[in-house]
Amino acid sequence: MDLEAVRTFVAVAEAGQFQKAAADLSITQQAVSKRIATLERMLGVRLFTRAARGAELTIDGQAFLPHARELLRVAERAGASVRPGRRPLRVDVLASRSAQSGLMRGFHRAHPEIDLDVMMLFDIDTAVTAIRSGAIDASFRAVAAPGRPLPEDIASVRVLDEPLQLLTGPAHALAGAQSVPLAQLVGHRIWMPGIAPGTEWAAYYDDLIAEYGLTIEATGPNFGSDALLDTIADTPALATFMGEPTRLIWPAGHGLRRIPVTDPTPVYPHSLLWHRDNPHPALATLRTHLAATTAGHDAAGTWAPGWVIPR
Amino acid sequence: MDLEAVRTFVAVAEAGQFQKAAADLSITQQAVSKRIATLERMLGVRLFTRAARGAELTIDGQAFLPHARELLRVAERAGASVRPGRRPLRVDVLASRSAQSGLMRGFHRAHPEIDLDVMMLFDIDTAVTAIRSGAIDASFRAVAAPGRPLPEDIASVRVLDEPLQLLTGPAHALAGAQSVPLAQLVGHRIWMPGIAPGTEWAAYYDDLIAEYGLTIEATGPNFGSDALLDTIADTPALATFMGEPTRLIWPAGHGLRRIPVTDPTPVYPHSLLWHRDNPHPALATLRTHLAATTAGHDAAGTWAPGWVIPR
DNA sequence: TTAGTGAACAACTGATTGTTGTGGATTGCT
DNA sequence: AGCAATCCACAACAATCAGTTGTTCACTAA
Repeated sequence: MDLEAVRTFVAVAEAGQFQKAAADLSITQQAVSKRIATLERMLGVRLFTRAARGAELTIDGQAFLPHARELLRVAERAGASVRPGRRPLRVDVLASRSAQSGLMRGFHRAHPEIDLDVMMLFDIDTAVTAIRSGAIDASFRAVAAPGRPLPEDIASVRVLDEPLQLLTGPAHALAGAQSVPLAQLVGHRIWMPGIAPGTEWAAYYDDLIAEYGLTIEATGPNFGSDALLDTIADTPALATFMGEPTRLIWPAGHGLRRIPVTDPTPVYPHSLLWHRDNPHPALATLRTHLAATTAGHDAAGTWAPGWVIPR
Repeated sequence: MDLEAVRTFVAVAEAGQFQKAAADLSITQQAVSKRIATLERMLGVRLFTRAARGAELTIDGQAFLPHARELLRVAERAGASVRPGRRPLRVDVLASRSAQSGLMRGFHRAHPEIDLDVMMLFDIDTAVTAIRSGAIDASFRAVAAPGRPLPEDIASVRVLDEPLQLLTGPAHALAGAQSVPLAQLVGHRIWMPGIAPGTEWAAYYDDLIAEYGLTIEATGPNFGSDALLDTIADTPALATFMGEPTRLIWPAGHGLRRIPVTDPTPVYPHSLLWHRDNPHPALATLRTHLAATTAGHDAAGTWAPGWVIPR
């Protein structure tokens, strides 16, 4: 299917005749006739009834018209997504982390007129490089690793501390607990698939392991949250951490348990990073929105790695 | 923007290298290289970083990928909308009538897996012809005009009686009324723009005029409901009829009043029409859905033209 | 009947797209 | 280091396509 032909189809539908559409598109009437004929041959249906005083949409044409318009709209947005000058705001979020997606959903609800592209880069180094080069506009990350401070031209603000909860199957030893002190998790196997080594996310769990002597298996391929939940549900010896405001599709009948962790509650610190000189107008809107909606949290009784930026 | 190029882009992104993508698409690697180069030139950005062991998406490529996928999805749906064999269910609704759109929205919510194309044909004759030819699958209409019964092969069932309410501006003589007897509307100007003469909708109001002596101006161009509401709000001498379950975007600050009409309440009878031999599987689903959700209404105190099919 | 309007067909031409052939760059093995 | 393997880009050529001009056909209105 040729987009030029689709554009021509819409032009003819709006003009009501081939000649006017041809003038609108600055081509000859014969070219329009050919394009429509080719499109009709490709679709296998007649789109217009040709009359002496113009062309009228057939029923098939009427049904096709909104789809054609949508197609042109999507093509326009696709092109705009990489237009160097005024492209949508590009925000990098942490893969599989729903808290950040929730923040972006909230921003989109509050500002539906702002075009967004949500991306998932590999780690904070990639993100910082992309921010400095202007390839992306902002990134949600936990910053910064020890001995590697953020460059001067990168600004950041801590926007959300996400409390981690323990997720277990019904047969797990801790399944019945109302809450679990962090120290009591020693000796239990905690499985966090899909965390790539070398990322700041992995560093977070490394610190948690070092400080509390937990057993966290942060390796192994990630087959998606469905597979993760399936395995957790069926394996009494396994548990996993999950952010509190997770909005996963909760599979029914699995008997999964979410157990708050206390003394202290480990929280994952999300910060927004951006380039000080980034001129994208929507970036200021995003920062304002986040400042307004993410109220201060109570830091008492929580744990975060010592290397993250303070609040 | 060439859809073949976009398809190629997605193939390369999935394959991770040009050669494999070329094999998948049954073209040569050189052709893939050319298509990607052309697409990159058109977009003005580099989409892949070429390495010795394959091609990797740039950040721009990552941002473009979901748009490209969406574009192909929409193109597929556009083509499917006119595919003679298994196209989406085509349902004709009455223009500017929200009750029917509401029914279809409910159906779509209940069966999101069913592809729908909602259309607006001119009048019931057009609809019946389209149903008999198989061009559409169903139509919401008020049937049938006197002396012109439905053909034998068209089935119909009355699905909804939509009570009409009076809509006035704040300065209208009836603006303060809690309800208005139909007879009391005699002498007031009622404006219904956009009703094409010759349609069964026009026949409905013709009957209402004839029976109760109302003054209904059913002619004039329709500039959309926004313009209609603006005019109604600003013109004390004008009112209009509007279906009760209307879900218009209600303009704030207009002071519009909705006044129930009584003794009797005019109701617009919506029926579903379809061809007895139509094999579309979704048609049966729609009929079942409508039968289940549109409960019987109380006919007492209501008025409908004598020529509509009984309930 | 006769303009006048609007779309389709035919012939031609330049541009595009695919192919084959080949070269350059990187990686991994010996 | 040397060499083969892998992978992408460039060049030249062939086939196809899309657009143009010129013309015909169908219908409508005067």
